[in-house]
Amino acid sequence: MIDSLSLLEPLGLRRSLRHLSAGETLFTTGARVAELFIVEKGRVDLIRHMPDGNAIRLQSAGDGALLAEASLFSDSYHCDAEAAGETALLAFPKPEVLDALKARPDAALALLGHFAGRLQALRAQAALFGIRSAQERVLAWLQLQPSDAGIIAIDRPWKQVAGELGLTHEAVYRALASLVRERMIERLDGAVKLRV
Amino acid sequence: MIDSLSLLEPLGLRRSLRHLSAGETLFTTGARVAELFIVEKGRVDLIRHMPDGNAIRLQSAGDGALLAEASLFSDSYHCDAEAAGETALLAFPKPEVLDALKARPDAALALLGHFAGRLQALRAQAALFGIRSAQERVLAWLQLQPSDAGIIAIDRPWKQVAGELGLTHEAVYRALASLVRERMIERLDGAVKLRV
DNA sequence: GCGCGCATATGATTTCGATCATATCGTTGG
DNA sequence: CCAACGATATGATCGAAATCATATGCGCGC
Repeated sequence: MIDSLSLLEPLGLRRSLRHLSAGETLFTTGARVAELFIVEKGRVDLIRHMPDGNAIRLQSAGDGALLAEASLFSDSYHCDAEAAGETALLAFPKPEVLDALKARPDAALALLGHFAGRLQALRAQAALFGIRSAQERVLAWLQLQPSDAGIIAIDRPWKQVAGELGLTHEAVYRALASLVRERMIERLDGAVKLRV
Repeated sequence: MIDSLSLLEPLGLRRSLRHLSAGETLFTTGARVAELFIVEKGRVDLIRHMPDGNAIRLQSAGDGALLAEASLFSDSYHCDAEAAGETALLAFPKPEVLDALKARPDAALALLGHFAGRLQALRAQAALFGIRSAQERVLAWLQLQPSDAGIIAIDRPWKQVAGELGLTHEAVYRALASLVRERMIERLDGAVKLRV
């Protein structure tokens, strides 16, 4: 869990609770940014609607995630936010957050570190998506996962992993099967062992 | 140009110059992080070498870009940095940067804003990569570009754009041709006009 | 001027992942 | 217990992008 809350909590700011049901909108493009949101429980999707009618999902913010970090430095939103299900949010008044960060350099540094980590993770993900072959993509992903002596625990269904990888679940199963055939990996119960 | 320099300059830090030729290495995985680098002129690629011998490019830092932001908060590097050509770098001592940011909350905030912008851009790029169809991907990319009354100036070869889009240049040319056929765009000299 | 490299552009063929279909297994709930 | 559902798994087919091939135009150096 990405615990952004621990970064803002020490600031001792006023906070309000917000609750959204599936499909409800938190803000829309162009709206003034008055608050900074953290997803406490649930999921909020950030959607950008393109002029041609299509839409792309910029961020899918789950438990503990900071919503639209860039909004802290922008007057208005550049995308829409929509709850993907029952969602509880924490809202902090933006001006107070900025003032507090100015007054507390340690907190600003901590947040900076958090942003840096997110950047690193996103860069890794982008690099992964640049790999064309399903097999190599899955292998690269496995190699990036935290491993214990070559053993990588897989705690969620492959179907979900497939989504993160930008592949269909069929493609992932096939890639795994090929990797086993080629002796690149071994499959254990709820885990994968790398042989590279 | 991503001018990260203007964020560190006001701190009045000691700086040193570094020069690399094509293929030269700035740092390698595991090395201690002693300095923070900004690319003054040229390009540095951040490469992560996978255990199986493959390599993925995490970041391609061009003029004015901050190199491996996350290194500011890490003791050692998690990737290799290699110059893609003749490259001039500015190096700032990491501890001094951190101290200065602690002492100057405005500078920390400014850097935070920069990181937030980078996050936003990366999110947009990642979302783009999620679009399968070459045609829609190119269209979405065009719609994200800064435009002046629907006119988008293209200042670099399509070949390079293709790389950013994760497509081959042939696919991009074909997508552009289709979009013109379907009257979604018009092609001007060194520019594209959106008709959506 | 001429040759060379590069961007642009498009045709032909191949490859590989998406899609559709199907089957098994394990869990969960009535 | 058994029906229902979801995860796992694999086969068949299709389509779209990669790859390979080729051609033109443009700028640049000799």
